[in-house]
Amino acid sequence: MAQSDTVDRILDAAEELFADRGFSETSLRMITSKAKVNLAAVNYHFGSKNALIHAVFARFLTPFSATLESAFDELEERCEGKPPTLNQTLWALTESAVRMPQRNEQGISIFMRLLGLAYTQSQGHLRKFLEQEYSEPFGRFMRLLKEATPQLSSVDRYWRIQFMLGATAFTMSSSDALRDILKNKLGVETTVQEIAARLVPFLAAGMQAEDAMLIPSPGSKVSVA
Amino acid sequence: MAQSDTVDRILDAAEELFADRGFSETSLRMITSKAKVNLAAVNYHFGSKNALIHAVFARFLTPFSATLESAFDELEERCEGKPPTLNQTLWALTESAVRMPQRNEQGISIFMRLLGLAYTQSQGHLRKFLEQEYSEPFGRFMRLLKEATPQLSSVDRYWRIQFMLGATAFTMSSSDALRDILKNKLGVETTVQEIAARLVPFLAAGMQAEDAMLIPSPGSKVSVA
DNA sequence: GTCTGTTTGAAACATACGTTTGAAGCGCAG
DNA sequence: CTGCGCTTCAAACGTATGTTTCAAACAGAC
Repeated sequence: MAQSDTVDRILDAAEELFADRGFSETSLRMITSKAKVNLAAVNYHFGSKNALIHAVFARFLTPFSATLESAFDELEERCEGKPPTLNQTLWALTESAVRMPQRNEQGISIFMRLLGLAYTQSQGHLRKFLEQEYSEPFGRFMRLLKEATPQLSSVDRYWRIQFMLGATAFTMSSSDALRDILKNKLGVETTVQEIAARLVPFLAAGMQAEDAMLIPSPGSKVSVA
Repeated sequence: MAQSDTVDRILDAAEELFADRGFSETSLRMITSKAKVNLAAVNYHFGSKNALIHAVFARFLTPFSATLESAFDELEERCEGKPPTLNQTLWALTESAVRMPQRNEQGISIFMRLLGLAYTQSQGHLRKFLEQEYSEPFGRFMRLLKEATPQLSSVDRYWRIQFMLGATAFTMSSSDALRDILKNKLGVETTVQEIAARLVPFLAAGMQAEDAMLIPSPGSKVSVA
């Protein structure tokens, strides 16, 4: 258990610290001291800090994309040729995330926060890595979204997908902080599953909104029921 | 124009670089070389890097919060005691942002991205600064949202506000890149105002969604019409 | 036991960072 | 012209970072 132990301890520590503080704000010395391994172990086993970041993502993203593929397979089979609905597609994604085998109880939380950071922090190498490693499930999700919203123009759909992405990535990337605020303010505890359960209806409703499409001109008083 | 020139050049450069790369990823040397001023000028005029970050926010947030206050005043006066609707409240915010006097044409874009970063990056000092400097307009907006959505529980409303924030900050922060993609893919040009015009209906619909609130349990097959 | 390839360890490396220093430059009142 | 704030400048400071080095420790095969 010599190598695997060190490698896993580094990955565990890095995952948690990255999720807590972001990538640039986490040093290798923090990681190695939390993992109780030698500083040089990171560069020995992974090659560089960036490669470690990639490894952290790959460790949960690879099994997740497999889970997601089979969830989409099952969904499409169940629909027998008809395109899955928007809600079904969104739930397939959410359930795949929630059902993933967890290393610990806050696995999803960390997972989501890392995904949010991947979009939010400007780490060019990370985005490139994710795009070329996981383009397939991502593209498939986009295809399903398109088939589920035939009433939308390409342009509307494009922007609304961005809105969904933003709401999700942003919320998840700060979900711990938000949960804390909520706990202090209203005394309510919240799980990631509950956040997801609130997020999906929000996204679906926004995605299918009647398009008011009123461009406000200066001086006009806009009021939409 | 000796001092003000240097100060403004630093603020301009810092604003743009922060929006592009985040706070930790932007060094004072990048800022000062872009601004064509001496490295020590930052610490001379602002005191520290953190204080510079605060100044960047204060420069646009102070006039914006004034604009917003008067927009809310006008709105509430127009409603004569009845609480403004959700759409009215959202449009008041959007119009205030769009109508702000801009330093350059992508002013709003940068503005939004910085706000997103303020939430996303774990910069404790920044959050503290914003909370104690701009609690008033923020609290007022929250109050209006609450009055416009009396059907929502506090917890639901809290999360949906986060979703709105995320969709907005994320989209606006990368709206330049997104506009480019859209132009190349579909050959369509888009203005920030049009994005806002698409965003507001999306947000309003999500905010007022029927709450399906189904927490998926393992093994269950969830499908919502 | 000895050899071999792999993994760990302590230390140093080069570089980049935010900040500080002290001298030089500048504009302007006296 | 002189003297006095304010501002700029080049240089250095101390610290922290990612990475490299090379010897020591280790495990398994023969």
